[in-house]
Amino acid sequence: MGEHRATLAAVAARAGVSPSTASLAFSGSGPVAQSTRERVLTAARELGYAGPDPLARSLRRGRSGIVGAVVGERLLYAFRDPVAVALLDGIAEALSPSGTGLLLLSGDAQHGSPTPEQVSRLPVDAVVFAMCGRDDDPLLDLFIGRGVPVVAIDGPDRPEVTLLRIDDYGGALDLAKHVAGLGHQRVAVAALPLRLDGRSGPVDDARRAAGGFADCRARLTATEDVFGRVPVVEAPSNVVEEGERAGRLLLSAPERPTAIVAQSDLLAVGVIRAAEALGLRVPDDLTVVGYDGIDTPWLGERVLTTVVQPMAEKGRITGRMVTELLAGRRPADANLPVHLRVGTTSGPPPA
Amino acid sequence: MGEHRATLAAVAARAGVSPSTASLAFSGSGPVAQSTRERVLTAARELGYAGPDPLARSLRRGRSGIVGAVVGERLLYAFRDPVAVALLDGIAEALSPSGTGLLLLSGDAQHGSPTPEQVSRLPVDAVVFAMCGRDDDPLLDLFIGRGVPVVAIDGPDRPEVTLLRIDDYGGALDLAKHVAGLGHQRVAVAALPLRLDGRSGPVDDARRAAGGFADCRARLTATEDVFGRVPVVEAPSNVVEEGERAGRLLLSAPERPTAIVAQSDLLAVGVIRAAEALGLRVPDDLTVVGYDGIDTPWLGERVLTTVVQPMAEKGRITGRMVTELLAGRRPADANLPVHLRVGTTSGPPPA
DNA sequence: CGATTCGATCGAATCGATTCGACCGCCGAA
DNA sequence: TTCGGCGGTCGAATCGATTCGATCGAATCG
Repeated sequence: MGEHRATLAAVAARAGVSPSTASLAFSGSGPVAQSTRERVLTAARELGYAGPDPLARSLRRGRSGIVGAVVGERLLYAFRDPVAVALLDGIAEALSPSGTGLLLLSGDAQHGSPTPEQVSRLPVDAVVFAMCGRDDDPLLDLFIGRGVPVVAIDGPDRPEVTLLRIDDYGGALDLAKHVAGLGHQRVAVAALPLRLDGRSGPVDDARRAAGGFADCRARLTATEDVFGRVPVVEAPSNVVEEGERAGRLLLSAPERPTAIVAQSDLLAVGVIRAAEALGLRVPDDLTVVGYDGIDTPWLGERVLTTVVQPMAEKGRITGRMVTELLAGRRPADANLPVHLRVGTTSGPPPA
Repeated sequence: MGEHRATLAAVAARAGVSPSTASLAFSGSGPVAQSTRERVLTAARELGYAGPDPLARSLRRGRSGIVGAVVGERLLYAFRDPVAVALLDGIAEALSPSGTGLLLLSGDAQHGSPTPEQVSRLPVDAVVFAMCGRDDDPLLDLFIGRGVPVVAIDGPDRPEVTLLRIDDYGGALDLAKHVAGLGHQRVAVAALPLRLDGRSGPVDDARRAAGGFADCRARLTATEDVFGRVPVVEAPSNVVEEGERAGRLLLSAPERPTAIVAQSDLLAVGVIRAAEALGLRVPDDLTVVGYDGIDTPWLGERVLTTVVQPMAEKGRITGRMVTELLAGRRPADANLPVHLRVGTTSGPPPA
């Protein structure tokens, strides 16, 4: 371990050629005589040289071959979210052919976590903001300041970033109209986190006014454009358990809602659980709708009424956008359509 | 975009100091007069310089600040596996304080994927083989050849790698004894993939002899040390659906087993589904046991009989091992204990 | 047979920062 | 008064490869 690793120069010396020739022999770019190449390769083997140092290579080429993906506060939460997983998978898939790696960056967080400055010092060729769409994310400023190309998914809207959106408002509007069309009037919302500060529970005016994730806000606006002001309970993270807690809270209100609009499928599953724990049947006693269109194995035969968004494609398109940016081109922003899927968890309100 | 980004040298020139002083002003190591530092920082702001180039910094320091995590064939599969997710989360958590990033490397795969050579050219300071424990993984050779420190979880056993294991054999043995103690004699196994080649179905002698993942083999050996040779059906990946397929296959055998030992909890859930689809009740008509000890929300009130392994801790210990290796020390291999958890999915065989 | 290419190889500059050793005042201690 | 030490700054070497332009011999062509 102590001994220094062989360098290209050492290999070249041993093979009796210049470093430049040795480099060509390895990279394959440029003409090298068959015999020379073999001599170099032999020398390399003898010295235990495994190829050019990635660090030096990166510096010279100006690329590290790594793309960063900013995923919320903690990996665990990101991985529990099927939407995020599908996204990351799509990105990785699109990036794979070029040998580009995906680096997970956990965003702004609390104790023990790296500071945004530390994070922005990692050698990435581009960054994807996968799921933390606050316009004022400090990481965003740092990367933009560094001149690192940024793609944002449903995320911070800035002139410098390439944006990929889904039609959050439109989807939520279709959904709300569907629920309204069934005859519901007392509706409540189980909301995604407005920001990652761990807060949960009823959303008051101050909280509403305080900004937050774009997707969450767009969906809420659409719902209230149909039903007017409705009670909203915010979940601190997008997991089933928090949906259940939010559901319990909403269902214990004096005027129980006849329909609950959950802002994600995971929350919807939680709400359904909460309802069943209270002895309510879905959809007979309570209509529950979600958002995203993920697989919901928890629901058995039932099919969740929800808005389906093209998750995997979102990831792939993101990957392609990154590829474009790395090639020095600036792709246009994109806006993907969503569609309403009417399942078996929505029905008319009880008589 | 086209214009070159400012360099530290440019900043230094503008501030009227030498590059070395400017460097010290940024890194904070070494004494710099307050006034000088401010002059440098001002010059930097004026030139839009956001701090030292990570690539150059990496080369000089000999570190990229990135640790690679090799996760099976495709990200999607890794993320669907709660064990893997808990692991990665633990690793990230342990690595976080030092600002080290986690780079996902999808292992040896098929079309479109990067070649192992490409992958091994990424600038990583260390690599964790999180879940693909084949001794002959080509990536492993490449990284070892490069002198990159490697930590393997339940993985390839090589003198160069630091190993973190759980007591796979012991746990599986306890489990098998439990099942045997209940009186079962006709037992079958739903196995994890022996290798990532997409094969599935009954495991024949050739396949048994062909090596494969260490954890899978150890668990199988323990089971057969108790019950003798048993029928084995291999799942091509560790997901519920494949467990269900394997379950259907095992349960359609002429001599139906009274107990099925699944090599993971996800597979066990699938087997239970298959059983219920056939009208069998668990555990009255069929005993099903798993491995891992993950949360199984799919099972409702039931508790899976399984072997619980300390997943999150595994991740954290891995992270600490990596930290040690980066500090130039060589930590000792570790072997974590597991324990049997008797739930409600195992019982005596039907009369 | 001389001019022109083309293939193979080499030299040297470059990527952008870090860091070791040297240097220079200046202050306090002997 | 002089020397040791320290805060502050600078020069220059270094990290390890890539790449552009130049060179040189041999083969091709007119």
